[in-house]
Amino acid sequence: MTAPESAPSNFIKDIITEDNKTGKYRGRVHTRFPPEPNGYLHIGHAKSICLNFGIAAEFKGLCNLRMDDTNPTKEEVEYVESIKQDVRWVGFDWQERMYYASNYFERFYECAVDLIKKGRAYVCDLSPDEMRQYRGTLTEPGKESPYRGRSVEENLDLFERMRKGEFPDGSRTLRAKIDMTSGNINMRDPVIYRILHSEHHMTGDKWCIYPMYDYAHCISDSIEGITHSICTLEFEDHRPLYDWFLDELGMYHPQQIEFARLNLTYTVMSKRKFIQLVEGGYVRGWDDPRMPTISGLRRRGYTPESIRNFCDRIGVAKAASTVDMALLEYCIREDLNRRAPRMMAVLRPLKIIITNYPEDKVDELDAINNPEDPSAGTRKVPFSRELYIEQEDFMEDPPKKFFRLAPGREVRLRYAYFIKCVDVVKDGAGNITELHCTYDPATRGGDAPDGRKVKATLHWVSAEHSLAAEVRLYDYLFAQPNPEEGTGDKDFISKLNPKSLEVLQDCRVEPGLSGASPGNKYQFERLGYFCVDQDSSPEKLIFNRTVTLKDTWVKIQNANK
RNA sequence: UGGGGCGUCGCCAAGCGGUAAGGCACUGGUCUCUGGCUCCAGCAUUCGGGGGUUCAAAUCCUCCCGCCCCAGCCA
Repeated sequence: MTAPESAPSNFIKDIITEDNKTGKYRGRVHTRFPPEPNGYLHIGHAKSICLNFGIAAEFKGLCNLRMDDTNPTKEEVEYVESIKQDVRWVGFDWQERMYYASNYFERFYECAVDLIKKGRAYVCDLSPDEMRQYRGTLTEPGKESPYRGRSVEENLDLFERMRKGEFPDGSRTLRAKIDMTSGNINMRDPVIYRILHSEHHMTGDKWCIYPMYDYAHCISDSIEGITHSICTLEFEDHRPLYDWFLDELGMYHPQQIEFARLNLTYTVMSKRKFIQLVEGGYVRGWDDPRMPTISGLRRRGYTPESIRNFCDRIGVAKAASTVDMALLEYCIREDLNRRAPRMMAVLRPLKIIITNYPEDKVDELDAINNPEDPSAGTRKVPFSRELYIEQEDFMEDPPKKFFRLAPGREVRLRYAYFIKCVDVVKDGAGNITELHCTYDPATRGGDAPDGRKVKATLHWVSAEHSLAAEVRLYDYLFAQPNPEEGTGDKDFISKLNPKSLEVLQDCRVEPGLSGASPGNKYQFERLGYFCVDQDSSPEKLIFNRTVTLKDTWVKIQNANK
């Protein structure tokens, strides 16, 4: 388990502290993270993972990983594996406590028989449509099913035959006998078991009846000795049912506690919407670096540390909230600033000829790998007569606050020399094709002996020595802060950011990046944090931009618009 | 119109009757061989609104307003 870098307190921890004080669970703290293996985990799950595993660690308790696999029609082994990988990657260890709700199927069945014997459950023959009608509405009470009065013997017989596969899908259900007039619709004789002749990823064709979430979840928690069953707000209405089952069954009773799920600006956070994005071809897959999935964030260059830190910072409460994406970005910048080695890369190259520099001379200059970390050391960077700088670092007719290169102006090339632009070369169409500059040999290393100052330092690469690379620039997936607001089912698609991905093919990076392998993270000086994509190869380097550096210059430009 | 929740700074979020923490964002400034980082300063006389209780209320009572969730044999 990762060292519990103690997160701030919250109402859930307060409850646990209080329970420990009163001895409610004899000081025991046991949580669980219970995903349904029907999709990939996202940053919202990370919040839950950090909460559950974090609490267990902090209170010296345990946290189980449990697959909530009670619906064979939606769940697949592929997801089980990705979930395990993601939880591990985020930084937590369930040790030997990997569980499956499907492991408890026999136990669930026995409990159901018990409920029937206690007159608390019955087999109902209502069709799905009829059941909906009998259920009533939010404002009108429901009506009791005509099958509600069946004898215990008949229910026992019918339920056993349901298990044996004597009835077709949807023909019958096992229901809890509670209260059809309850204001809480979950209490209006909820279905406990449904018939599903479907192959289960764990139990194969052993079963053709499967338990419902409300029924299976509380019993699973009880079996595992969970003390605090933490879930999201929408299950608040289900808590009475959770309690009802356990009380009727006379089983050990964990406490369900609900908290608000995470929402983030400029993205969506539901499995259903992810599927639409993937299947609609709007993103390249579940692990597209623009996706808020754990796998997407990982590929984007986010670190587990940054995500855990983010989860600690957002807090845990009951108010529906949408966290500013800027906070997530802050967390990854903070982490990478500390750890990422610096490199120079030119995304949109503009050629520069140093006219007073010898044609075949190559100089090796010392560059600092990470100013935040002296132990990262230094490296050599080749300098020659022909270089590339960033197109946006030169302006022929610079506005007031533009400090970078311009005709006649002197700037510093990082770790190299002061250069002065003496000529602008253009093609027939008037496009700038290259710049002629002169350098001052006395400024080698980047400082002028005469104390002369420049207002800007530019990053650069040697034309001859630099490596070609593809760089993928990512921006927010959506153009609006809240793409989920509004009604229409497909509305959010229209809010996609057309500029969420820009692929640059002709980038040049310094030679030190030749051995970079997938997952490696760097700061490209003055540009942002980048990581090597899994598609990258020694022949073709591919980088993903994780996040830009904060940029005061773009702010100034935007302010002047 | 039923049931369950929630409303404290642009976004999160502490606070639990004693006179509004913190973070992000933002704005200035400092520093700087990254217009990055660091550092400093500013940023709610006010807690959805109205009444009430109290020497004292974001915290207690009351009424009102607003927002979220629930009518799957999904989780």
